Amino acid sequence: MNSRESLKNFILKVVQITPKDAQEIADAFRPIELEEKEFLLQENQVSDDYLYLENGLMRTFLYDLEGEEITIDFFIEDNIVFEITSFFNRVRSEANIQAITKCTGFRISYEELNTLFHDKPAFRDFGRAILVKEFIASQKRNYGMINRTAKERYQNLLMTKPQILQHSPLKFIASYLGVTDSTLSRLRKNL
Amino acid sequence: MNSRESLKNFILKVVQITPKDAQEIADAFRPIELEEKEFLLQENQVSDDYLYLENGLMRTFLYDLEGEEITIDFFIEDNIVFEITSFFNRVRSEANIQAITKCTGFRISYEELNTLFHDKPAFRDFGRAILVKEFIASQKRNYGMINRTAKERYQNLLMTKPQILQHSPLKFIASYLGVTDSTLSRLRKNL
DNA sequence: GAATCCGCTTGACAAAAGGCAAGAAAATGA
DNA sequence: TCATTTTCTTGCCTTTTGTCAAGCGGATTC
Repeated sequence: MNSRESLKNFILKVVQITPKDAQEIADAFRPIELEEKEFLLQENQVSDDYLYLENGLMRTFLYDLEGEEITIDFFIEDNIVFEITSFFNRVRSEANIQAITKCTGFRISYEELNTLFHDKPAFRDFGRAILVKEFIASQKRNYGMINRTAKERYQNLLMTKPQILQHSPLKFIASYLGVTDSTLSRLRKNL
Repeated sequence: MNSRESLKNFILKVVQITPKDAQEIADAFRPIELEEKEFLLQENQVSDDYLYLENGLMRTFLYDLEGEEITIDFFIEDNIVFEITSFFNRVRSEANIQAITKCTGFRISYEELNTLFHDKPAFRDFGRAILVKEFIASQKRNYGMINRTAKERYQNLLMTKPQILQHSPLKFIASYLGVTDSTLSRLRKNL
């Protein structure tokens, strides 16, 4: 079995496209591996990775005014991972992207992405669909954060991304949920 | 002065493009007016409006599990307004978009947008830039909501969209900030 | 002009979440 | 293995926010 099968299937899930085109797009990606705690992107770099995460768990985080790490989002397998602002606008990133566990996947650069956009019109639809998908996820998260208690937010996270519980330290989850370590620890107790 | 001057300038701000192209794109949009409280989109409709808001204030909202209106976002003048999910994925909208004040602007349909994407490659970049811009705004909002108190969130909203204070009833703002009317009323008092 | 409705404010109390510090448990490393 | 560091839990008390109910003033309506 072709090692890019997972990526090909992901593409076919996202846009209507011929399997041949999907395969050719997938073939343009190159394998990448990240060790636990390795960075895909560090702040002040210009991101040049558009990554399909085949296996593993990642997070994106930044530092707040007090210098504390704030986890902004978790990425689980079978998703596209990249820092939209830095990647598309070619500006220095304010955020970091880090592997929580060992990760494997396939990546292309900004230049390669644009070449693909040009050569494969269907890939443009893919790119747009990913943007729309991520945007919707962000909006849903907004909504979920505002109108729920910390306990409900925690339960919701466990429903949607149960992998996190196994592999992520409590403090990443706490800052993602916008509560202190203590509060999250107490929430866990009442389950 | 051409009545679409504002839209043309908006396009020129967003992407590098010739003024001639920007003008031709702007000319493809058609004027639209909305009275106070009129809806641009109601839930269960498939959105067909990609709107440049030239003047006025709008909001998008939905109903929570208790049937209460939750304001998801405010739109101020000189911005693109549309419901991404419904518009791009051609599915029924869960959200409503409503004019808070009288609004004027220019709109195109989904079909017209795709024709423009085809005829004017530079407009594709515009479309993508708008998506990226909105996505970033959504992420920023996420971040701002999580790690700030209600008071800080309120102050931040007033800094970024002061128009809202003048025209929006308190309850819209309260649900946007994720607090009760009472709490927002008390916050206001302490300023 | 009295009755009604709506938007907003306020008070009294309850619940949710945070701050801080101490300590237990787990991971790391020599 | 033992020592050290990091991660997580817990207790005590404070702050923030919510709930519920009452009240106020302006607009609308009959």
